[in-house]
Amino acid sequence: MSCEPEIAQAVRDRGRRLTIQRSRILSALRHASDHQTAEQILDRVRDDDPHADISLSTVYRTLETSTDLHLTSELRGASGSSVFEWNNPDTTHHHLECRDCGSTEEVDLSSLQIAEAEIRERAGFQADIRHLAIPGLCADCGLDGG
Amino acid sequence: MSCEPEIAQAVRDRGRRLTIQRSRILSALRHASDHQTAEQILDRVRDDDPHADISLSTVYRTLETSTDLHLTSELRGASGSSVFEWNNPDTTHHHLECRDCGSTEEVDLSSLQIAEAEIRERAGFQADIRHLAIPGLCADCGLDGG
DNA sequence: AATGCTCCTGCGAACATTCGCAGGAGGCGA
DNA sequence: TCGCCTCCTGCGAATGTTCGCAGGAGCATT
Repeated sequence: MSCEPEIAQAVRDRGRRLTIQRSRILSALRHASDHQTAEQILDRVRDDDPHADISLSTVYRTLETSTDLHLTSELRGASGSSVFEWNNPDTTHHHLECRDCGSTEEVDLSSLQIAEAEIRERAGFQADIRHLAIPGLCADCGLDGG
Repeated sequence: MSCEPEIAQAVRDRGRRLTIQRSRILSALRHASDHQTAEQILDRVRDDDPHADISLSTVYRTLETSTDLHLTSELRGASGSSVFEWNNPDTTHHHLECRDCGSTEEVDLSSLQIAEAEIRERAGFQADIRHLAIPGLCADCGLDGG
């Protein structure tokens, strides 16, 4: 895939080794249209190249590493398994997760940047509020008096 | 314990049945000074009454139910297991979780209420931002250039 | 107090994720 | 290009959490 050199660069720039597994895993997530579970990512890797046999542990470890490096984000929602997504540096967004119907929608919230500033000022803590899973009730479920 | 009638009332008011298990589990959490894992809560229940044998599944289910009823909160931090705490209606607070050293501290953030309003306005979503686990770097780890 | 409709519990299995270990491969320096 | 140090991977087991089922108990009604 055409963006593999870019991924390779990003991994090496951050002082990590580029392995074929990392390249495939990150490439698969990068080309996914939305967030994916670890299992889904592994399926995509296998679709891309049926010979590639990568273990699920490696998928998890790669995603942990790349989340530390800010290449990807992990969202541990209320709904069972974690999902991962590629970080597009230009667009930060937050995930609204309906506790009734389980649907999620995305919003870009400027007020959370105020919160980041407030946190830094009050606690000296560098908050990383780029992707946050926010629980609540979506418009539909809120009407039903959930 | 003296607050058991209050817990009983709270559970029944919300249309749920009061069982001895729920009473003990919620009472144990209520009297804990800070947040507890499911296992810790079970230990407390057993300390209170060695005859009480409650299964861990029931602890999880009770906490899920009581979180739905807003009696308790669940925090799924980055660090392995979930922790639970009793909701004191007067004090909302948020948890800052250091991704380096794993420490957590609590802050009360007024700016998150602005975020709640922004979310309702923009997406019609009733966000429930009373207890949020916010990742980042604490003051100590931030200095080290983490 | 007895009845019955549900919801709730305990058990064990299933699931998602992390960990420990031994072997393999990336990439720096020569 | 070769060697070496270290990091990374695969495997399987351990951990934390949820699920399905069959039996038990709360509580509304009589």
